Amino acid sequence: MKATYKDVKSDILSKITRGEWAPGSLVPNEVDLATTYRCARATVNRAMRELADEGLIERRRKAGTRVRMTPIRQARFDIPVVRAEIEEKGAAYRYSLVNLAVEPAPDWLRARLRLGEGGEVLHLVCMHYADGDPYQHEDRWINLAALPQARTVDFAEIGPNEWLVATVPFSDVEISFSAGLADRRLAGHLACAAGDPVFTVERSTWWEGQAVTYVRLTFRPGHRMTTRY
Amino acid sequence: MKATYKDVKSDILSKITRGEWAPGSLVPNEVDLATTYRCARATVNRAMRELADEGLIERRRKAGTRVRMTPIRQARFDIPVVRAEIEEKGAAYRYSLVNLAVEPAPDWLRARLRLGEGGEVLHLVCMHYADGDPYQHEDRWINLAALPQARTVDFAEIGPNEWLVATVPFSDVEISFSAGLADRRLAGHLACAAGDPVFTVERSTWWEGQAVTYVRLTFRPGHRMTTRY
DNA sequence: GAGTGGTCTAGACCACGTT
DNA sequence: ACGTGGTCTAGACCACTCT
Repeated sequence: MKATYKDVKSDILSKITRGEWAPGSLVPNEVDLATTYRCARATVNRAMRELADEGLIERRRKAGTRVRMTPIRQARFDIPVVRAEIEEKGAAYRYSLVNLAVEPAPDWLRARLRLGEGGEVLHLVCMHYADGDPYQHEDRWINLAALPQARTVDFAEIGPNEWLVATVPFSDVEISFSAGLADRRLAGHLACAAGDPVFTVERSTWWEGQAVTYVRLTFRPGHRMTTRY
Repeated sequence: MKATYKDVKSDILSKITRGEWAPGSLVPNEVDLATTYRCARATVNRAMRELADEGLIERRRKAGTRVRMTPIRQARFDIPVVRAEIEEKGAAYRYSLVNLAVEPAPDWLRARLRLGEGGEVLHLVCMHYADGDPYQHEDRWINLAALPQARTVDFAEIGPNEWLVATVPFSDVEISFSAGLADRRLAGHLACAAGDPVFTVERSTWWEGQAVTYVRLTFRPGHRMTTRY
């Protein structure tokens, strides 16, 4: 019988995980594998390409395909819009604008976003609640040079996140996770104690080389970001 | 001139990010797109399949392809072996075993790994250094019912992580990130102050339904996990 | 029932990198 | 120079699911 690309992929995967094909060893070429599995080369190609995408094998023209020495395992996290994240848990979402100001871009932000001198930014502070409990604190800066229309939006009504995803395209994103401490102000918003450890996500966004926005999201203490693979 | 799948993909991507194809709207079917781009349907298919994998569009047979309402943006993190992570930064890697013990599996671990009653586990505490500075603290439990041979390994010589990736296959992994506080013991290992916020990664691993290992990795304060897309 | 995506095929040409 | 993977083609059949 003929093999599908999934057959081929899972067979090769098992050869690797069972150790039949050791780390660093050379895998037969596509033509040979196609003969072995009695399928077209394109079928083998797809299986191998996916395994390469997943970091299990390494492919180079002419040199052939090898099992990776240390398989690079990758975790994929969905980065949802807060509202969707909360509603998916079956909780009621509430948004509140805490503060809004137009300011000159501070130095650290200019460095983060690779901005030039002297632009203005819109600085927003918001809170997101799940069933009335503080869920996430949002500290956001929007580059007004790139998005002048942000001046006229009523951010008491719509969250900056939702406004941005609906109106602004983006091409480059840098995201990073870290651990921080809740200071007194943050503790007040998140209904926790000052000095509590908080999970922080920072995201910078560009569109065609121009900085769009930087946001720091802080979750209530105890938050976990989980995924499976 | 004929379009490659990359041409098609980036053209469609730009139609979406520029808003020409609005969220929720129906995308032309593959046959039509193939005509438009003067290429084979398989070429369009590959472009669309990758966009679907990346969470920008949603495809269903008969119903067609739609632009996702809220594009699910995904961040992919490489989960490297510590040694590789450190050496890639150009730093010298050093490993040290702090403690090793065979214990009955505590309740919280049995819950985590969905283990039955009364098994024994190997509990290891290790440190990983970069250029002599504390980099990561590793608290690991290995299920001896699944891996009896772990009793005989000399973990003073080889880190449990490296031993495991070299000898044990795994099929299911659950990984989660969170923020925690350094207690006094951890602070001693990481050369930081007790009460410092620390970034924590937890990973549970199974192979064919059987629990293999659970590990809690704690990084020195200030650690960031970053990615781009 | 019919329209859409999912996959496979056999062949072809090309791009790249090792030798 | 040549062997490998990367991609494209034109056609085919199948699987799903909406109406």
